[in-house]
Amino acid sequence: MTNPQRSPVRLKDIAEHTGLSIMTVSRVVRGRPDVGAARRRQVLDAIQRLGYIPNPAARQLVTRTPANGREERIIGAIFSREVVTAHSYFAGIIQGIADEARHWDGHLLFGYGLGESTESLEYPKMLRDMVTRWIILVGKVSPSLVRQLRANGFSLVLVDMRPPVRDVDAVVCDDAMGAYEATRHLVKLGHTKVALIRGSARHPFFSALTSGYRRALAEAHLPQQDWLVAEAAASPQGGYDAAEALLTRPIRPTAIFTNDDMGIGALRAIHERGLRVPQDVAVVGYDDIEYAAYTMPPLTTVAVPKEEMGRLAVRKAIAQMEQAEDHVFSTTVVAHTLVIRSSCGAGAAAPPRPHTGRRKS
Amino acid sequence: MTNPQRSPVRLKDIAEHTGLSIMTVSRVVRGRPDVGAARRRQVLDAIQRLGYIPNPAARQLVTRTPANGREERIIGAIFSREVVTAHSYFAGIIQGIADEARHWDGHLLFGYGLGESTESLEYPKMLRDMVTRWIILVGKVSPSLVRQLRANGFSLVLVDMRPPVRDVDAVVCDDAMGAYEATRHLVKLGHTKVALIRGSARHPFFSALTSGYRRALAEAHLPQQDWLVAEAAASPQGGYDAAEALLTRPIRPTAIFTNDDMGIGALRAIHERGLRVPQDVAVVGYDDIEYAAYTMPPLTTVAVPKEEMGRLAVRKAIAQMEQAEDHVFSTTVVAHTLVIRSSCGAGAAAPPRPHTGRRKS
DNA sequence: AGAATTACCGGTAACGCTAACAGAACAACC
DNA sequence: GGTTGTTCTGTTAGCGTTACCGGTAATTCT
Repeated sequence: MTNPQRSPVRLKDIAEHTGLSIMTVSRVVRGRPDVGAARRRQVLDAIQRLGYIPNPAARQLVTRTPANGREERIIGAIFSREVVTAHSYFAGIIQGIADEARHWDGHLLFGYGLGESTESLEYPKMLRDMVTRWIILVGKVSPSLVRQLRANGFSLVLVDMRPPVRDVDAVVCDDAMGAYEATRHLVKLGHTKVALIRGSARHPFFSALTSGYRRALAEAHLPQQDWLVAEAAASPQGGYDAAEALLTRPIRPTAIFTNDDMGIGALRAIHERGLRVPQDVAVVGYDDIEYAAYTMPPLTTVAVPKEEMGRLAVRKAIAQMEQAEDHVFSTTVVAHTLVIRSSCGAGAAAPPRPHTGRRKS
Repeated sequence: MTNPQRSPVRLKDIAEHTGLSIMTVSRVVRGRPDVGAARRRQVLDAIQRLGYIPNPAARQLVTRTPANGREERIIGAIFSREVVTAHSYFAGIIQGIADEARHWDGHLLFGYGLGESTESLEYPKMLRDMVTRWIILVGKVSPSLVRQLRANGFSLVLVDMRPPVRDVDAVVCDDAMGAYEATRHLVKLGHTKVALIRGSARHPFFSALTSGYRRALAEAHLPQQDWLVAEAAASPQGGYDAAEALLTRPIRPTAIFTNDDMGIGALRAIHERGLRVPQDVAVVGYDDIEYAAYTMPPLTTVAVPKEEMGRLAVRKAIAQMEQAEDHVFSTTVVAHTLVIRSSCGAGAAAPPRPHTGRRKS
């Protein structure tokens, strides 16, 4: 095997190879106009043949901006550990981020693994290796990390976390509010035994869902019964299991609020017990994942515009990059929407349509 | 707002601040043992107070290994444009990669955007900015790119692409074979009018599916009729649309082969026309996404262990990294599995179970 | 024609850091 | 006390690239 050493071909090599100076070559590489057409071709040829790739480290070292300033602009997106494990959540945001970045001429670097390690010289380890100043942080991280990153000159966009300092951008969604509205919807339809199926309460997302659910129940003066809250793995299988458990109890809930992932499993469990949705058990999900419109029956759910959140985050990062000095920081709360389909018993079964999402700023 | 300039505090600054030399400080930062305890504390204090973060560019420039060699190990994962748009595909692989990387003490960088741009100075744009030598390339890319990257010292793991050179690792799945088996399954059940619903044929994945489908038909001496192949957007909505079109024709297909994403839409379209699955129309999917076991009826599908592919890729990258010199390159073909549930009309409706996947090497 | 531009190209000095060596300081041996 | 070690600390010389300035040569202007 050839010794896999990083690019042995340098500017100097192709300079010698063409008999030109390093500077000329450098200019060609950077696409500067002030090089004669003949030599430009010559240099380009040599680059092609020798397979030259610029050394980013050297470049960055001298131009202190990560990469070229105009052409090579990079935004880093870092996901906290929790987020990575939450399937649909992750997928939606990443999709939005990738999508928005596609229509942009810079680069996107997905980093991963901002965990709970809070060693003083340890935790920005990941970030030290980033080649950019602009970072989109997805998920909940410690406020002190945010502060430290700011102190070190990183420009931040927080997704799904309220900003602990003023000079960062943020995109958040009020999940507790969404859960509240979903639950209230069920209550208004006359349900008094509304169950909640959720993943681990330690996950901030599910704890938000729980508090919204609780608030709706409290407001309607309904008793908060522990057996109505089932916790399981945040997956269809988990939803299936939790629903099974719920439905074999002496008193059955007449409605279930959960997220779409788990709801899909719950739907199947209900179906298998010979019960009908929504007549016997109403179901309302949360997320409005793509498949929610195609379940049987189509799932009523709370649409959270995750894609839009990702998109917004990228736009904010770009804005920070372009406007530099006079950028005005802001926090955008995207709006959830209760998408009423048939699984809740209200409204008619509409033909399937793609999930939507609106935002307010 | 404070001018967000990247860390202006250098080794030199804290050297001056402590009255020590740059080298001593550098040694402390790198955790070298050969520094007196007193000065070490002194330096650590100053680092803490001034908030010093090492400049990775400068570091990399001199130690030519990307980052620290031992501690800061990074694997880059780059997804081609096509892959990013193929929803479930992307999700599965990314999940596997992230998952495997979690149990590893290095870092993972997700890059994105290796497109069709083949400008001589353009296409390794993304890679130039990578901070690592170890790259997992997901999706089909040009063989010359692979060669060029090798020439520049990158260590590669290809996912979903046969290696054009010998000194790279690869993890592939024979999609055409999977499609062949799925189609053959339907043919063996007696279907003679088997339709294919697919996304754009220009996508290598769907073209593989098509060729497998064709081969199964040819082998059974069934006519290849153009109207049996419907193309639409690679989403539930697209599957719904395509199925609609197929079912309104004078002669209806009695079976449909497609991927899970589109199949979920097709299921709904069939249901809405008052037809039953599998009695009137049998459906077989491809992918075995998580939701496939929870459709009504549960979807028969070809399980492709995407997670496992991602996991394997990471393991190979790590192997390359650890074994360095004497690493033996290999190509692993993961096995698909025909998961028979109820939508095809064979076998009974089993209780839902998580998707599985085995591999062979 | 001479001056003033405009193209083009090359030299030099960093950028912030570390490898390698060379010193200082300090102990311990004969 | 000199000599050998041993531990610590400083000096020098780059890493590959670009900013900055200074030059030619070719063009244009007055």
